[in-house]
Amino acid sequence: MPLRILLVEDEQELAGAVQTVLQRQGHVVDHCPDGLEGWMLLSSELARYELAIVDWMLPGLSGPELCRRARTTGLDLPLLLLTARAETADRVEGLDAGADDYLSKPFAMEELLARVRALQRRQPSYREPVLAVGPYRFDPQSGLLEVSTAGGLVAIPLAGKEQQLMTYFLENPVRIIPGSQLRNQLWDLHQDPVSNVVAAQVRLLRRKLAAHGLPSPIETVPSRGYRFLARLPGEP
Amino acid sequence: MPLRILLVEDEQELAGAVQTVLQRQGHVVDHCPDGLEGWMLLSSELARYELAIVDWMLPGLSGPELCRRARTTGLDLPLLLLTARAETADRVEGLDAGADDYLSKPFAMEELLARVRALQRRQPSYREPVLAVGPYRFDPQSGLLEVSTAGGLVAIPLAGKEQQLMTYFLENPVRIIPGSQLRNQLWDLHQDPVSNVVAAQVRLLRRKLAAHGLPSPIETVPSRGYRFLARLPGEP
DNA sequence: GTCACGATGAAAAACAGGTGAAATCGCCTG
DNA sequence: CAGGCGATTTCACCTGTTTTTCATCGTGAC
Repeated sequence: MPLRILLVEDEQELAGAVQTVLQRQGHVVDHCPDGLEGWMLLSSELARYELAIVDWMLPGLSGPELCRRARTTGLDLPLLLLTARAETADRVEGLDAGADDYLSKPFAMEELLARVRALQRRQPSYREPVLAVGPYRFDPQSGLLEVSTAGGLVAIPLAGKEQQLMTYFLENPVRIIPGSQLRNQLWDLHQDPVSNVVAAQVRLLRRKLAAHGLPSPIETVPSRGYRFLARLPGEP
Repeated sequence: MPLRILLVEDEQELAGAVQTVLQRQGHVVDHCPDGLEGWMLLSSELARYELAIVDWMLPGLSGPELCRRARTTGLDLPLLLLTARAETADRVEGLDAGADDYLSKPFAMEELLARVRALQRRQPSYREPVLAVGPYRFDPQSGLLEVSTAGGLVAIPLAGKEQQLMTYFLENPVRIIPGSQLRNQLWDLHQDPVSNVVAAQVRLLRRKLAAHGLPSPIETVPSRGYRFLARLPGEP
């Protein structure tokens, strides 16, 4: 449910408010005040953004222009344009440029959230309600991870970040996932580069499973990353 | 009895008056001055609106067009169109578009209220007179919550918001309800995002039950929301 | 053996939600 | 129209949980 969001908006105050509100919803938000910079972030695929919220008027590169570039490059993510009320007449241009929705300023934060949810739902890639790999089953609705063991079904409630992490693993099982990739996708940039958030969070997840008598399905591949393997209890 | 209402009207003055009058009746009203935005709000399902009052002539998207979209999307809620006297001739178009009723401006507020009441009554989803889950029984008519305990029947009068809250819980028992959802459904947008109205109101409800010697059926699921469970007095 | 990277446990920080008191609101009455 | 009253919201503070940081340790590669 939480999204990886890019916010391109040059009004500091508004941007801060928006970022805060979105983060409070559990989303991971990067903010940048410049159109060109925003475009760089989007196209670099440093993180796989799932939504971009872009102001109409921006230094560097205008919002509609940013949309157009995204579309011609084949980037497939919902785009939400922010326009000042006065620019309402131009909205057609924005939609032409490839925006999926627009919102005219000023707006109530709740309204922004409503749009975000609507776009999220509208996308064809609307996320499957339940993720399952081997004996592991995570239901984002209840936040419960269910593991079927020899002894029966164990249900473990996961906290926010634990859920995001587990979701990522379940979506990419077997594959070796570099720690840096986890950090880019699950945390915002502006991270202290020497932070070991990822390791710490992985540990919390492992420990929580262990506390329920389960072996860890997450293995560390030294210097390459992590790997999720649905191991049965009692294997090497 | 109170409704969740969306008002789409671009004349500031009229909109304000209507909003005030409706709120005075206990309804929860969101206002938005633009047709397209109104449509977004409706379709985003931020809140489950139970009535939309829509002006005929609007920037962004006309009233009838908004109705048509609502109908083709399968949204099932009463729609009340406001038309200037001159447009009266077109009323057929409005009804064709799926409006349930229309009202020509200028109108007396009393008349608006009458229409609202009428639409409310006419809807097939006209609310059940009594809500009951387990030992809890709420009668919206009298505003009394009746709880059957070992010691007999306890009747507790609930205040306005308490009633709405209890109704929502009784309509959605067991399920985990995010606090944000309660706020969107029971309060209007334009809320201070950091307000803790919901927590406060939940507390009042819990406390009122406690004052009558009842255990709280409302449990908090940390960081996910609230859950109504019809627990019997004397359980974990 | 040394280096780099990740693991680890404890502590700190950030955060969500609970709480009582006080302020505010809307309505009713005198 | 003032005062009172109950309902509702706000405020400041408190609590328990989640997340991050910090310092340190272990391990494999070279």
